[in-house]
Amino acid sequence: MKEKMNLEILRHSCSHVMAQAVQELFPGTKLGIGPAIEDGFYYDFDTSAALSAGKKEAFTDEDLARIEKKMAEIIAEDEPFIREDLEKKAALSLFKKLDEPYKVELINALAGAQISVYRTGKKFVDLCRGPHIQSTGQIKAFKLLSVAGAYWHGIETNPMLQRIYGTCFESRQELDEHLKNLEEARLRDHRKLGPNLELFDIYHEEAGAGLVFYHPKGALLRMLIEDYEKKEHLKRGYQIVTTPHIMQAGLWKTSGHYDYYKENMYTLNIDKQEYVLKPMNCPGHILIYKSKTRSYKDLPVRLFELGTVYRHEKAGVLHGLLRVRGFTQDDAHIFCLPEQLKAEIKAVIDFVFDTMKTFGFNDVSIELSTRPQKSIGSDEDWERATQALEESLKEKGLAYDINEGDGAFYGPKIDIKIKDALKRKWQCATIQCDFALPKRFNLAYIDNAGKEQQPIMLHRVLLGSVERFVGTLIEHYNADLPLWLAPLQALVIPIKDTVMDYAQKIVQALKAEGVRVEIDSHNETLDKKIRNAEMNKVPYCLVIGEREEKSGSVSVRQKGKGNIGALNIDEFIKKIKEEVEKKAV
RNA sequence: GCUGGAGUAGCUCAGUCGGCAGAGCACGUCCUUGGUAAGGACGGGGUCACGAGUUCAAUUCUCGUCUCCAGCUCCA
Repeated sequence: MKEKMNLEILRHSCSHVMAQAVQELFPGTKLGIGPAIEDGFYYDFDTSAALSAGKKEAFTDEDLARIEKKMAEIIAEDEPFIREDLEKKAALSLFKKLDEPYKVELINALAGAQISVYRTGKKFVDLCRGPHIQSTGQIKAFKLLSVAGAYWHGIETNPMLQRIYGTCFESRQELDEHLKNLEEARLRDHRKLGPNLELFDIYHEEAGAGLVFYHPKGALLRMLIEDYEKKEHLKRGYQIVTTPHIMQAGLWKTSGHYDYYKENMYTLNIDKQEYVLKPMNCPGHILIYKSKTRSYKDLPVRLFELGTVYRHEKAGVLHGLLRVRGFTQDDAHIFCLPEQLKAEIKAVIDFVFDTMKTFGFNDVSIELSTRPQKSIGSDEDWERATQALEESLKEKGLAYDINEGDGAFYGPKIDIKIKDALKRKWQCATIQCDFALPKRFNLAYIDNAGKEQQPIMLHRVLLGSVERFVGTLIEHYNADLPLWLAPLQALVIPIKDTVMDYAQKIVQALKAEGVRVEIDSHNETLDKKIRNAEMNKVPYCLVIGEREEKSGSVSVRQKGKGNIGALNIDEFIKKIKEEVEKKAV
């Protein structure tokens, strides 16, 4: 904990040094804010007034190099950080004199009568609550990483400032390690690996941005994920349904989505009727629930659909498979009695954990998001819903963070994020508790007194979007998928043409046992074929030559491990089946 | 949507200070028939993202559009 604090102080101090360097190099640049963040720090600058210094608009890579150099000079000077406490009025006049409008705005918003500022060097002074390191010489290892626009206070209508990101560590070695990690993450990028390994593609120009095409191998991977999910859902008392891709606009007006998300919906007008390409599966499931009178004895009703939805996300937010415009949710809606609510929530939580574990994710983080500004439903319902979620988490003994005001417009939610091999967080499961839609759609069941009552609705996904989950899997495993998910499990490599018949027999024997196998019959050397297989991340190569044909065996090569010796075909089938059975655990 | 950067062969990238467009990999044909990470030769492949403008001439300069990248904002 103390170390984390120290690192934060170090990084924040480093951001001051960067700001000092920027103002020395580009006089007239106005300061925004410069906090430490998870992996480093940033500082926001308004360069519009620095034109006189020859600074046109945004910082360039060359500028970053210059700034780094200037920072190194400031660090070499070992200038002390000096704290000064001022009356609010004095602070205001100081920053007015320095012509720092953003700082003046910040001071005006501060509550206390005392304001602290920090000085470094002869001229640089910054509004700051501190604390800081003692002097700039304590910064041992830093690097500026990138520059990007950022709205002042993060509000879209505010002016856009130039944000410089950097990072800083206590030692050169740690910094190098971090930079290496960034490079590793770059190499595993699913946007690169996916098309390279022929899993999927996004034909931005021809078909449209954010629309995914699964190639045969990717479609197979997706099918394996979906098949697993269908089986598990049936096991756990869900019923599988399918609903249409377009439905009339009225349904979304009733649900409230039309009012909140109209600009993100794909609509079409046919026969003077407005249709919406479904952005959610809930209304469809609600119609199925409403299709007959439900008794309290029928509840809970759990409807599951691998539902493909379309949302017109803003152009700038699209990102590989992680943020797309058409995607498939592993979506279910649970209609239950009030007294069933917590048990259902807890069962979903268990389901999420089991699923994550199966796919090889053991590290999760949980957030509880509460009522947002824009929302529907009564205070009382929000209270009950939030309480049910929170109590479920507590009763399961799970740690969670509260995300104030981040819930859906119709109810609070639990988000479960997974951490991958590089410790990065990925959004997957969410569980939302909803009293509002049952009311709007007049959902009902008959209680044991013969009276109509309103069920409670849970919205939940486990993986979230299949697309995003495929992206997550690729990056988590660096595309070295566990055998049960590998689209191609084994590649048969005949050494020369004369053993082709035997090789084909091996392929047929494996196919008959459900092994996903191909043969590499290219006219290439063994070395070349093995190299290709390794690069395509094929788990097993079966090398077939005269020796194998004579003894009725296959020479097995495991990816990353090399030649593991000869097995007869039954032994290999047994081995591969056992490994598939284990899944990721 | 906003700020900045970018778009040349299926992929990775050179190149043209405005004058017939290049390499490696991949692909095809042939030679080679091999023992665990690149055998050899030859060959096909491009409206230089798209649309306007300037020019004798535009892949190159200007403007617009589309898309991607880094962020911001957003994510039912």
